[in-house]
Parts: sequence; C-alpha cells; structure tokens
Amino acid sequence: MEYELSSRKRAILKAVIDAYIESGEPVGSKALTQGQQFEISSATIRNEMADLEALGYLEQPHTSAGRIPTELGYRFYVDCLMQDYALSSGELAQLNAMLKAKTAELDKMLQNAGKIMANLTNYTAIAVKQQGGAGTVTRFSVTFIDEHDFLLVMVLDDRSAVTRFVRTETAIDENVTEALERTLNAFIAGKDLSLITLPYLMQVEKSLGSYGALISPIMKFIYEAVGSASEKDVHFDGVDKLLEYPEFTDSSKLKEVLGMIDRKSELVGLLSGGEEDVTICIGRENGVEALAGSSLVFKKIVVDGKVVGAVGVIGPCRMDYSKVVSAIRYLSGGIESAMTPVSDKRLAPPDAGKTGGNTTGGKDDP
Amino acid sequence: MEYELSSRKRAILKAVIDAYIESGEPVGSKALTQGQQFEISSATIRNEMADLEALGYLEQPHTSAGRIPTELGYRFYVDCLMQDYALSSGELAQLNAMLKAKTAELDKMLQNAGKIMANLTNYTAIAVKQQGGAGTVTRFSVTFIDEHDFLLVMVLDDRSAVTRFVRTETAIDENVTEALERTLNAFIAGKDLSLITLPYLMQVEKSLGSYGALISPIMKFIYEAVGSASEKDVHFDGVDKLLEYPEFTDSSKLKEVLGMIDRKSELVGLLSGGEEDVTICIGRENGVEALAGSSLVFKKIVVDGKVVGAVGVIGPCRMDYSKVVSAIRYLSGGIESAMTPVSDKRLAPPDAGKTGGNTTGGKDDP
DNA sequence: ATTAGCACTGTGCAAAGCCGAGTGCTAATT
DNA sequence: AATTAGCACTCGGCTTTGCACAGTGCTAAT
Repeated sequence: MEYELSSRKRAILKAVIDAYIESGEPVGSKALTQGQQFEISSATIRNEMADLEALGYLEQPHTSAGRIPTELGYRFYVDCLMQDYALSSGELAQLNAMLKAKTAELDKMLQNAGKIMANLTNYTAIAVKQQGGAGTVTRFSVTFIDEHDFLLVMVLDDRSAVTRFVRTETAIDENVTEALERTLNAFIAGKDLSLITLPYLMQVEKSLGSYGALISPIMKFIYEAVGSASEKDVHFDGVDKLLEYPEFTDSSKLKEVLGMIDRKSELVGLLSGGEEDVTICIGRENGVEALAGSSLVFKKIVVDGKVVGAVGVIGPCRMDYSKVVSAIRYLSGGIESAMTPVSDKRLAPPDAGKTGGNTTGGKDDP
Repeated sequence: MEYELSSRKRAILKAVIDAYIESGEPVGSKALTQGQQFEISSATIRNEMADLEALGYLEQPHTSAGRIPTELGYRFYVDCLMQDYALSSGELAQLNAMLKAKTAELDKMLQNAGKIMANLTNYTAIAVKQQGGAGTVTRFSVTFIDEHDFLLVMVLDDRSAVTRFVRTETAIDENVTEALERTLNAFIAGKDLSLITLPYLMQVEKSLGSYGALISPIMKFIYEAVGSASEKDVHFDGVDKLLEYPEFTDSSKLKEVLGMIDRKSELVGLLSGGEEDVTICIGRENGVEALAGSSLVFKKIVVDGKVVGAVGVIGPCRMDYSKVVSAIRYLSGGIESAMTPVSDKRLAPPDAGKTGGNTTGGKDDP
C-alpha cells in the first residue's frame, strides 16, 4: 500500500501534514510552493494532491479550501514520514530537572512527569500508575490500631503498597493482629495476583475457620484491592490546554473529551492495551467514540519486566506527534531507569557512593 | 442594610433570582407577572426592579434586556431569601446508597461522594482529603521486604496512612526492621504532626546514634509526608458538566476554571479557609481572579473534632444554591458519621444491631 | 401608590452581497 | 508523457442592511 506512493507524493503529503499541524488551516497548493522546498508549480502539486485525496490520505473540508490530512494520512505520517524531533537544550533541561528529583517513588515521579509533559508539549498529559494488576503479593502487614480497628497493608512486588483500615465487630488485641499477619502471609503472600480470585479467597476463608467474622471483610478488601486500578491512580495535567486548539472550540467535542477524562477507568483500559514502545492512537483508532477527533499518545513504563504505569498525552488529531513522541520516550526512559532497584544496578559499578540510602541514577542523554 | 428592603422588594428579588437560576435568561418585569404569584402590574415591578438595581442587587446586561442578579444579589439571596431544598426521595436514595457502601475508608468515600454530587447537582464536584495536616501520628509500622528494602507505614489518627518504600545501602534483616519500628513508635508516635519539624527530627536522629545511615532518609520521608497534602488527594468529578452552562461557552472563562482545576494546591488552599457549616463563595468573594464568574460551595468534613477533608461543587454563579447546600449538608453529615469510630458511637445506643457500624441519621427538612 | 400607554433602545437573526482562496479542467509548452 | 499557465467556478466567511422583539423609563391618568 505505502509503496504505491512516489517519493514526490510522499514529500508533498509530509509537507501538507507538517504545515497543517503547525497552522491548523487547510493547506493549499500555492502555500506549498511558497515554502522554498518545491521546484514544481502549484498546478502540479494540485494534481498530486488530487491523487492523494483519491488514495484517502487527504481530504477537503469543502470545495474551495485546501487539504487536510485524514486519519489514514496521519497514520502514514507517523509510520513512515515523520522525522525524529530533537529536543532543544531548554526542553532537555526541563526534563532532566524532573528526573533528577530522585524521589524513587513512582507516584511522585508520575505526578511530576505529567506536569512537565503538559508544559512541554502543550497538550493534556495523562499519568497512570499501576494499570497492570499483574504481579505478586510480596507480603502482608497487619498493624494494630485500637480494639476495633487495624490497618492492613498489602505489599506488591512492583514496589507499591495498598492500605486498608478495617473495623472489626469483635474486640481485638495485638495478638490477634500478629496472628492474622502470619496467617495472611502463609496463605496468600507470594501468590500471583491473578490467582487471587474470589473463589480462592473464599476457600482460604473456609479452611481457616477461626477468626471467623474477622476474615470475611478482609477477604473482600483484598479482592477489591487486587481488582482494577483504583481511580486515584490516574492523574491529569494541563486539561485547560485543550482549549487552545480550535478543534475543541466546538463544545460538544470538548465535552466528549472531558467526559472521557472523568471516566478514568475507561482511560486506564485504553492505556493498558498498547505496545512496548510508544503507542499512537489516531482518532477512531482507539475505538472509543468519545475520542474520535482526538489522538492519544502514550507509553507504558516498564520496570523489571513489569508494567508499573504509563505516561502520555491527549490532544487533537492535529498533534505534533514528532515532538510528543520524543518527549514521552525520553521521560519514560528516565523514569524507568530511576525506578530500577539499586540492587540491579549494583551489578555494574560496585559503588556509586556518597548520597547514601535511596539514590537513583537519573540518566543524562547527551 | 438588608432591612431597607420592603417585603415586596424581597419577594421580587427572590422571584427574579429563582427565575434566573432556572432559565439563565435575564428576567423581565412581564415574566414575573405571568407567574401567578404577583398581584401587581408589570409597571410596578419595573419600578421596584429599578430600585433594586440602584441598591446594587440587580443589573442589566444592556438597556433593553431583563435583569440579572449581581454578586451582592446572590449574597443576599443565599443569606436571607433562599429556602431549604427538600431532597426528593429519588435523590435521597442515591445519597443513601453511597453512604451505605460502608467502606469506612475516607478515600473511597470521598471518591464516591464526588461522583454522586456531580450527578445530583449537575455541577463539577470537588473532594479533598486531609487538607489540614493537623493531627497526630498514631503509630508506625516497618515491614521488611528484602535485604535492601523495607516499607515504612505511618498511621495517622484521622484514619489515613502514608506509605513509603525505603531503600537501604547497608543490608538489613527482620531484626533491624523490628527494632526500627519500636524506635519510631517510642520517639515519634503520639506526637502532634505540627511538632514533627525538621529540627525535632534531626534531634531525634542524633539522640539515636545507632542505625546511623538508616535513620536519615527515614526522617526526610517523615518530614515530607507530614508536609502539605499532596496533589493526589484532590479529586474532581463531572468536569464536563461545566460545559452545560452557557456562562462557560466563552472559552476564556472555561479556561480559567479548568486552569484552577489543574492547580489543585491552590484550590486546597481555598477550601481550607471556610467555616464549620457550608461555605458559599460567590464570584469574586473567593478572592481568586480565575474564579470570578464562578461560585464555590463546600463544607469541611470533621471527624472527632478534626478536619479530614472537604466536599463541594464548583459552577457558575448562577447556581442552584438551595439544592447544592442540601446535598452537601446531607452527604458530609453522612460521611462524618460513617467515619466516626465505632468506639465513640457505642456510648449512645448500646447496640444498633443489624447494619453494623456506620449508619447515618440524615435530616429531612420539610 | 399604582397603572396604562408610548417612545426608545439595543440585541439577535436572516437575507443579501462581496471578497478571496483554492480548486479542476483545458490547452499550451517542454 | 509530464508539466504548467490560465481561466471559470465554487463555496465559506465577512460585512452590511433591515427588521422584529423584548424590555425599559417616563409621563400622565386613575
């Protein structure tokens, strides 16, 4: 399919899309000749553009307007035409500043990443933590609070923890919480999350017998915690940036996107389907009607072979994909390397020394 | 000031504001006579409205239009004119359904509360957790993970917990974490958060001596955790509802509000200044330029004498204050009683039986 | 004090007209 | 065979004009 296109057609298509991404106005044949890049006349370009339209890469909003890219056009652009965007030194400085703030806490990192992304790209940034639900439970901790309350902490092997306050009907003491902790660790710790289903939990509950009334709500909590990522793990930044693009002055479009932003769980679902590298969903490609008209560019963050989150942006289809992709790649790479446990790194340089404790690489690309 | 107004003027003012809140259109003298409530002619109403305008309660968008309320007008309305809104049984059912889901977890409750509020009122809901930073540390829990990592959990007396992964340079074992837990509980647990300052922590650190390298990062973490509420504790729901109001079709207004929604910390600041009961900020009253044009209605959530969060809505000045106030009052009351520890309640009725734990009275205004 | 009547005013809307950008096609050129 | 100049045509966007309408303030009558 792509090979049908002569190199001249490709050049023209690229020029049209580049211009449209920048201006937002339909691009006419004359505009292209004025840029000094083409030696041919506007009439020739018109013919080529007519061909590109017939092939489905371009379209006209109305008869007497220039051309704008179709979704297929954008797709071809991001796959074959687009050239890498070289982040400017100022942009790199921003990104590195964020990565240097070695918080080693994924939550904080993602929060900052969102802010930087929004500022840098001028689109709405999305940062999601722990979409996977894959992984195993490292261990439980049960902390006595008072005779009717204790705190249940579930530690996962992706360096995250889920906490729950549990209120009991019957009075408890520290012995109970300790016993409970031992029990949970014995029966559930080490298990893969996908194995912790409701039936399994009920089975465990039965086989225990003692602590009767105590165990039941805990099981429910565990089940809930294991379930899909809770909404609070989705962050947005720069929602107001959307308004800067004429494609969202139509308030119905905007409403759809804002609605999507509200339905965080749905978004999490979208983000969890995606490749290893940067994923680009253009318009209807993402399969959600509310996001026709919008594009979603994101990348999963993988630490130690496990998906621990994702960062991305959402904006109009007319998006500066090149810049966005560069930024996302750089940022996610930085986060990944910052999150990689010290013990893994230690294999390379025996000791990095000085700052003591919770340090982190934070890489500087040249 | 208020007493200058004859009861007829008050009635007319109320009628104008009620009508305007409902329709969003400037209200003319004739429209008021058509509602069957007034026995007087439109000319008389015109005269009265002219007076009300002179007094600053009403204004005209332009010469040949009806009147709309000024901020002063709204203020007078909410203070003296507005009558209690009786929640319909359907609405009560929604609210109760949320309150019944006895999650006893403030986080989840607030999350749900936001959803319900947004749906019920049709404005954008805000839910904030733990704005105060006041409170005391109940206890610490230190959980061993592997020889270079442990999990630090700080339990606060407002039923919240903060977790941190800590990575150590020197290898540790379960004995170390246990000792650490004892130490932290001995020195810091029970303290009021406001007492846990950096100097104090450094002093503790010194007086310990042992665990040297281990303690230092922990102190830093504790200090961070104690600090101002992190952004992730602010939730929004129904952001798209804003678009349904003509006052936000002007995208610059909308941009300002969305920007505000982005700057969560600023909002938290606003919400922390407020009275015991429902606080109503109309337009410029809130002192933030970005929210001129918008109103903020919220109420702090107080458990055990401590502020643990707040719920509210943000929308145009032309807001159905009556309904919003009722909903907020009911919901916050419900949350407060759901969050009150069992032990406190037991003082009153020895046993309420069945639903166990967290039920709510909920008042019905006639 | 109230009200009927009237002149006045500014908005919103629709119709009309013009401008200009951009196209497709044809015919001439290389 | 590919390119280009030229031209007629189309259609959206902008401004202008005009009109209808809603609502007012004022005056004079009750």
